[in-house]
Amino acid sequence: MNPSPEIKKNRTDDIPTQVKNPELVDRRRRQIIDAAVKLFIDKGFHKTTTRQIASRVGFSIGSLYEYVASKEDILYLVCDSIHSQVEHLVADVMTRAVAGRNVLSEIIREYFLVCDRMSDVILLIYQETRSLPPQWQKRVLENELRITGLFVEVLAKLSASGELSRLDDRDIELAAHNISVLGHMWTFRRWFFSRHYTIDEYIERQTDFVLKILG
Amino acid sequence: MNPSPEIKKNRTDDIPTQVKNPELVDRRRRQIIDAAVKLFIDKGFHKTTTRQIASRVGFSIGSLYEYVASKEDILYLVCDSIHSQVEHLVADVMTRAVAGRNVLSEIIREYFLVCDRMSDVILLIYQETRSLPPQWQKRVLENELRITGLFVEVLAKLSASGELSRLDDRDIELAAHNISVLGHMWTFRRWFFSRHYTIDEYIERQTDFVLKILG
DNA sequence: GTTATATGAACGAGCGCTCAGTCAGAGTAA
DNA sequence: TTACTCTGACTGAGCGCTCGTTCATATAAC
Repeated sequence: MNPSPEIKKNRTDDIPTQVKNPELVDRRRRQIIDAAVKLFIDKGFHKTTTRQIASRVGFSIGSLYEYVASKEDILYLVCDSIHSQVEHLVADVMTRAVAGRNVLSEIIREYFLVCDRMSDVILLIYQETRSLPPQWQKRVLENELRITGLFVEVLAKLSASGELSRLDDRDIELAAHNISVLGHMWTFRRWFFSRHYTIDEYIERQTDFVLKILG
Repeated sequence: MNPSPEIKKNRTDDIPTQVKNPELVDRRRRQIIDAAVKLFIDKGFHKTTTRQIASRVGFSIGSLYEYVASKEDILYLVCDSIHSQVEHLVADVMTRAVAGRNVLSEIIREYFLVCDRMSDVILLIYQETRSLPPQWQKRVLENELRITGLFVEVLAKLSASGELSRLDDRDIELAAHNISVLGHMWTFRRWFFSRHYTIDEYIERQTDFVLKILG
């Protein structure tokens, strides 16, 4: 009868709106995401107001709500956008690296550099994912998992072809998670690391560690 | 002349209060911390209200503010309390372990078990530290660093005594951070790991990895 | 009576979100 | 070209409400 006790909010996908031009909608949403990312990094999700987002984009709150269903929805769009950026960058790294020799250390290096460039937004995801409603939270976590999956694939391939020592699937999976997270570690301990290590030294030493395990 | 442009809030240490009995104050603060931890884990800092904290403790908001200067202050007390718990547990682990053989894997095992037991609050720190005013934020991060420092000490000792391969200081420091964070990784990817690994399998495989690096 | 502790109504700033209204410009007909 | 209509993107005052914080008052202890 009553389908669920907790249907409350729409996602952006089905906002009831008067706006008709779909290209405009896309452009506006990108603007909103870009503005929101900056503000969320600066002040956090909860201390950022919808009015601030709107005024940073350059229009009114009324208009903001033509393109977006709720404040939480903006956070979801932001997280999603970040993950798809990271995923593309990582996928890029990998297609470029399989050509070269010393594939693994090349991938690690490039991935850590991505983490370095994206450290603000990676931090954002760690800190604000929990502010999402549970269903969307899950989607965000799955995105994270998909990125780790890219590492799993590469490691499996290298291990199968003998370029790495043979490892069982579970060790490969775990190693993939470790690489992912050691990249993140640079971002959330940046306040410490960046005062004691250059990113290059960090990469070099961590790569040596990983190669001792997998090489 | 004016000491700082940004003095805004008192810390609990100097709350202007009529309360005189210091033991009562301590007891009440512990109650507040305990109640707050549970609520923050459940709903997050921002969605928890001061009234909820007070009523969970079992007294009124008015009383809450007799023992605590602000809501942010409660968060600081919570973070501090968590870190000192973890630090004590880790220090314990270490004094117990130096007796046994295979010291390092023993320490890792016990530390990871601590992370497993404390995963809720470890997560809390990752997510809510940024909600603190910058000065207190810094203190919390330093606490984190102190715990990592415990690992540095142990590794340095083992390396010097030849029980581990010789490593330079910076490799030791980095390895200490890695161990810390791989413990945390279990907590913030728990939603995934706990469905695919038991904590024991996780410990075993990660320990093997670490020993390949340091053994 | 005096001092220590507890109460909770009241305050008011600030928030997410709505909706009646505005207006530039595209469309249309003469 | 002119006059009129219609559309849809945009506006922002304001609603309803929540929440952190305060303080006049009540109660308890001695």
